[in-house]
Amino acid sequence: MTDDRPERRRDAEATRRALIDAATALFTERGYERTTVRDIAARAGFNQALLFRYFGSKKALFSEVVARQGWQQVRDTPPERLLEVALRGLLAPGDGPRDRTLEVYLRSTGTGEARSETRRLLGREYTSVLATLTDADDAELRSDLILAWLLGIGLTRTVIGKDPIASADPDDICRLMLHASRTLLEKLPDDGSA
Amino acid sequence: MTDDRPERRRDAEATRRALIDAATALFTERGYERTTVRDIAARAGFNQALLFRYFGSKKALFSEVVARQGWQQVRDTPPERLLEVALRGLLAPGDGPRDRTLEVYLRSTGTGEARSETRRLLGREYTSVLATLTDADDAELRSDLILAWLLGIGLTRTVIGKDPIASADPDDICRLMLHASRTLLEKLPDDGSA
DNA sequence: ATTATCTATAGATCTATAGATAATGC
DNA sequence: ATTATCTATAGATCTATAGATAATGC
Repeated sequence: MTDDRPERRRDAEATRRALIDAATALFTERGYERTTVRDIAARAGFNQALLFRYFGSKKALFSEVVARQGWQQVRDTPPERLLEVALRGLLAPGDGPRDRTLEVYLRSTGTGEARSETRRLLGREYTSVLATLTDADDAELRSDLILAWLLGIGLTRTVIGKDPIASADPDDICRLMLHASRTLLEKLPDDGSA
Repeated sequence: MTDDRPERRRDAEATRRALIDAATALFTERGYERTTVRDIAARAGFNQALLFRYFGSKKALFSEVVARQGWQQVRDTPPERLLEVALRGLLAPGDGPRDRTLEVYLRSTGTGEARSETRRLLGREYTSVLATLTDADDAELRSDLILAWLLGIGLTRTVIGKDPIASADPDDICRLMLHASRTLLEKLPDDGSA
């Protein structure tokens, strides 16, 4: 594959898109630090100088990637199914085109971009949707704990590759995790302690 | 602080330790990629060439750091308290010297070392101790899910810094998380589905 | 003529090594 | 004499820029 580029006209808009697509794929696979601008340009089939022409810097491109994800998954999924859909998406990568938001989230951990506002915004939407599932007064915290759990499971399975989670049947993980999550979203009986 | 080094004799062993300590601190704070050998040497108060003399390479040093952690927390804590101790340690950094194993684990995500065998071993011990808390036949998977949850919470709070987890009261997080974990460790009623 | 794309390269890293210097122990 | 430590630097990156080239649209 010397040249991935199908014969095509010079088209700034298309090139921009191609760069974003390539960047999305690579940031998702390797995270921010380990992806170089040359990798991205090569994957898109263009020269790396264009990346700077269109986005200004690597960081700016990263922000575009995160922003553009669009939260399709969050918007297109009814709240009561969101948790399962997100979890299954995280467990079975490669199952067609998916919302890989959570994976970008994961892979860019521990980098300079880790604490960026963009990344915080990225989680907020999940949390607020999940929060509609409970009427506990600390609904947001409970939802955030569930999002954290999703991230932890994705981290263990996809990034670290540690068994048993790495090779477990998605059905088993779903069953256990969803059951415990339901418990969490229920209002706790005041436990008397503390 | 031009020179942190207290007046001391030339001592290969002590220098080695100083380098490991500095590396542990920096890997924990910044992760593998964003820590340079020069940072480590400077923090230890020595020249960076010594790092290669004593450890051979940056990767080898990283492995030493991870290996040396010693799993004190796992070994010194009774199984039924391990989960809470680990969680509280993760939630309140800076509370004296602690086992920062899980933080090193987190910060080095998305790096070349992320999938290393060392890191997988690092989680195994936690998992197997937690597994003694349940008699379900998929005890290991359940325990691994709990470890994943710990990681996810640490990730959200410390690395990403996303609210509400980032600024929540550790007591609240503990109460919610421990309660749901107990549910997870209980044998599930066969739920009929699947 | 305009502008999308590429060439060439600056400048700043970073890991790692070879070999010089200087503090210790016999 | 041994060896812990440092100096100096090679060699390989990586992001970013300046300016040349070549494809498009009037």
